[in-house]
Formats: sequence, structure tokens, C-alpha cells
Amino acid sequence: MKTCNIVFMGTPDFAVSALKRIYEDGHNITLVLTQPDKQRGRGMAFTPSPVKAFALEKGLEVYQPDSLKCEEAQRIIKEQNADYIVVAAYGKLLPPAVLSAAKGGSVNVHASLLPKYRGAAPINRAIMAGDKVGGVTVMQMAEGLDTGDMLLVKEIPISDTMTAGEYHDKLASLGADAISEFLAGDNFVPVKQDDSLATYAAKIEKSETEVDFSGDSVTVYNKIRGLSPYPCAFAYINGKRYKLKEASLGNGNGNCGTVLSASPDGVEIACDNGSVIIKVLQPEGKRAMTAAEFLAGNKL
RNA sequence: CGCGGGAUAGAGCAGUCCGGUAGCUCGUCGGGCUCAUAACCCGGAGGUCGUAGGUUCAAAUCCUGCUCCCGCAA
Repeated sequence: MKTCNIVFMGTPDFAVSALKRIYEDGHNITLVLTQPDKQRGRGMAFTPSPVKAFALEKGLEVYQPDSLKCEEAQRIIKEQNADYIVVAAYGKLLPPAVLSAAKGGSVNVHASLLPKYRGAAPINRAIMAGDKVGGVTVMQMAEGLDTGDMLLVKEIPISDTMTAGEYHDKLASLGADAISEFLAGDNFVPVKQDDSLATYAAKIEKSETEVDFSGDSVTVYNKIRGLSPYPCAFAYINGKRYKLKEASLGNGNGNCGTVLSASPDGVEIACDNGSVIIKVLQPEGKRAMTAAEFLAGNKL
């Protein structure tokens, strides 16, 4: 197998999967770029990205510039004299000077079948939309957002009950396969994206994560699993706020939003055209618990 | 020092304000009953009340330090 000099750019777990595979394939990773540590979580502590954690564990060089537009960052990247810049969910736009800073240019692993779901949240959006098929795309990066020519595509079926978390794990693995295959081979024919078919998967806004039980039951169900386990859907039930971790479809009827039944099997809530059965929920300030656990000490 | 909730039996909760040696639902174990139900009835086991100190005749309960979990916000 040929080995390449790689500059890797990525931030979340999805990117770690690709980085890990490149590392294990024996490629020479000369520099890992990731988002600067940010204050997040309780106490606003500075927290490193998953990619940074992995890179440090393996002793890889880490670089966390605030911007790639400055000359210093561009010089450092160029100095790596890399064969490829591999990008996976980095979270920053690459200016032209960076796109061309490696011999083979910059390639991106994106978690969708382009040109569908360009942007930040392709995984969640695909589940929320109830898609039956998904996949990953390796593309030659261009100046636009996920608009580059496609080099390698891998499809995967999406089951009706799969959560975003489960789908994410499968795609992370598939994405690692794809980039590994790309770096090992050559003669990939660039295929232009059909811009007229493009859709944009915008970042999930908090306001979108509230469940509206007056909607169609399938829509509600897809939203819950599309946001599970993160960032997680929530709803107010009898005035209290709950995160809805897991659910299934039911066929009960009633006024939208009312609790039809509460049994150890789940809490059934009426929607338009059917119902949704909440299997795992989390009250404010409490751990996530199954319906059976919740009902042992709480009433609805 | 971003705001807030919480730690009591294997699980989920009550009790904490107004100190007096612990209770509920479920599970578990044993027995009984039923055509059947998230079954039902009877009985039992299981807790140094997160941790370290303090106040008190007496602390799950009041005071102080510490650890851990979680919601919001970012």
C-alpha cells in the first residue's frame, strides 16, 4: 500500500473515525487541524474536540488556528508539503490558498449522498426526513460549501427505526472506509454535482428540537429519532419539560398532545393521524430513564 | 467564579421548611390463586439516608467543606 503525507482537518467524532483509519493505514499524518478549544458544558470549562483528544493520544501534531485566512496558517499548512489535505467535518471554510496547498488538493468526506444535504447536519436531517437510503461522499473540495466534484460514493440503507446516533456510527465507519479506499487507489473520476438537485442541511437550531404533537405521528417519530441521542428532541408534557430519547410509533387516537396511556412499555401520546410511544425520557435535572423506571416514582 | 435541579433498598420517588432511630411504587425471594390482564392476594429479604466534619440529649432532616450526576445557557 502506498503511503501519503496527510494534513488532516476535522473536529467531532465523525472525523475521528476517518482520522483513526488513516492513522491505522500507516499514512504519514504531519499535522492535524481542529477547532480551537471552546468553553462549553457546565461551568463553561474549556473542552478539546474529539479529534484533538485522539491526535494527542497518538502523539500527532495539533494546530488550532482561529482562522485559515491569515498568512501564518496558510504558510504552516503549505510547509507540510502534503499529498492531500483530508477534511472531515472541520467546521471552517477553506480559502482557495488552502484548498490548493497540497499536491493532490483538498478532499472532503461528507456524510451524505451529494448533492443532497450539503452543510452542517446531514445525518440528522436525513433521519428527520425519513430517508430510506443514505451514505457518504468523498469529493474534491471547491470554493463553495460542499460543492466539489464527487470522487467516491458509498451508499447504505437507512431502516425505519434507526436513530441518528446509530446512523452516525455506521456512516463514520463507512466514511473511514471511503477515505481509506481513496487514499489507497487512484484514477478516481471526478463527477460534477447536479446543482439543481442540491439541498442544504442547516445546523439544527434549538427551536427545531421541540416536538409538536399536533403534527403527523410519523413526522413526530422521525424528528425524535433524527435528533436522538443528540441534540435530542424535547417536549412539555403536563407542563414539565422532558427530553425524548427513544420512541416508537403507535396507532392510538385522541386530542393531539394528550397522554393516552402510561405503562411500563411506554408513554403513549396522541398525534395527528396516530400516536407516538415514548420509551425513554429524561426530566430536567434527572438522568434519562425508561418509561417503566419513570412511572415507578412519577405520575403523568 | 454563567444560571439552576439532584445524590434515601437493585430501579424510580416521598420524607428535609416545623430535628425524635425510614416509607411508597416497581423489581427480587417464598407461598397462594386465576381462562385471563401492566395480573391479583399473603409473607420475607434488602438502606452506616453521596462523603468528611460541626451543632444537639437526639441529625436523612440544621451548619460547613468535598465528590459525583443532570437540565438550561454558550
